[in-house]
Amino acid sequence: MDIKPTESELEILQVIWKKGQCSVREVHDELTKSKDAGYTTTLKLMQIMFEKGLLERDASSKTHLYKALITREQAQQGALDKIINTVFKGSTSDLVIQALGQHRASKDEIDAIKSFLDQFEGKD
Amino acid sequence: MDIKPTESELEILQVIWKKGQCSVREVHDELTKSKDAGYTTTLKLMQIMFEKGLLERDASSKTHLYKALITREQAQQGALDKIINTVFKGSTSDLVIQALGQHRASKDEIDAIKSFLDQFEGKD
DNA sequence: AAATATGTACGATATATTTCGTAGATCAAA
DNA sequence: TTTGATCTACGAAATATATCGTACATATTT
Repeated sequence: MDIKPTESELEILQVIWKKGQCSVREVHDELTKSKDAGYTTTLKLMQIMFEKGLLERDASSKTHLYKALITREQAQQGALDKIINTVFKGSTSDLVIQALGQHRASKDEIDAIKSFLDQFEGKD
Repeated sequence: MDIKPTESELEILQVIWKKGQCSVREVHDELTKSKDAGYTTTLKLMQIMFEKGLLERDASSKTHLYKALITREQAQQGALDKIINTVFKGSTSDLVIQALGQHRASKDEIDAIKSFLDQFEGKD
């Protein structure tokens, strides 16, 4: 199963992940805060996502309600796998270091990552 | 300047980053180890990349030689920025943790990341 | 009930990306 | 110098993705 949402599909998924369950109108209103697009464009995209199995929908009332069938974690992993292979020569630690290098992490973030790493250390 | 190589363009860039300077033939031979495509497809893509300013070329001899005008680090940062915003809610540490969680890192990798983190620790 | 607002369905078009065929130039070998 | 290999240029088609208009159904308001 190789799911790879497109750019627009990810924008829509973001809204649905945040809100849980959405009508097209809700998603569209959210999207148009930052972008602009016609209502039927959003509708059509969501219909296609439904056909692809990226979304499920409850069509029992006039206004259909959509839920995500892919979790944010799955999408995250897919996105990571892709860029690790295309730009990071397959090296996860290169990715981690590049990510941390750019971003000025707070002490809390650093500590979170360190203690996360400690879990592994014991495994050897 | 917002450079965003496409999927195919990244495959080509990978080869050029590795080899430094390449003819179309070299890139194509490398690509067809894993993929299959016609020679003119690779040629056309590289011509387009040249027009876009992703590659430069030396056309002084019959066989043109191409170099990358975007570094691997720039592409890495672009790819990271994109997925951090589209799937990681803007959180770099979420990305790092997800990346490390999936990938069974070696002790060396873990140590490399830890000492990298130590650099920051002193900054507070 | 008529008018208005809001919704879905869906074909058509627009745009971006990828793939390929053909033509013609240049070079090397027979 | 003819043949064959290798190259670039470039238009055209195939695919993938995104956008929109129109038709029609269903609510809601007047």
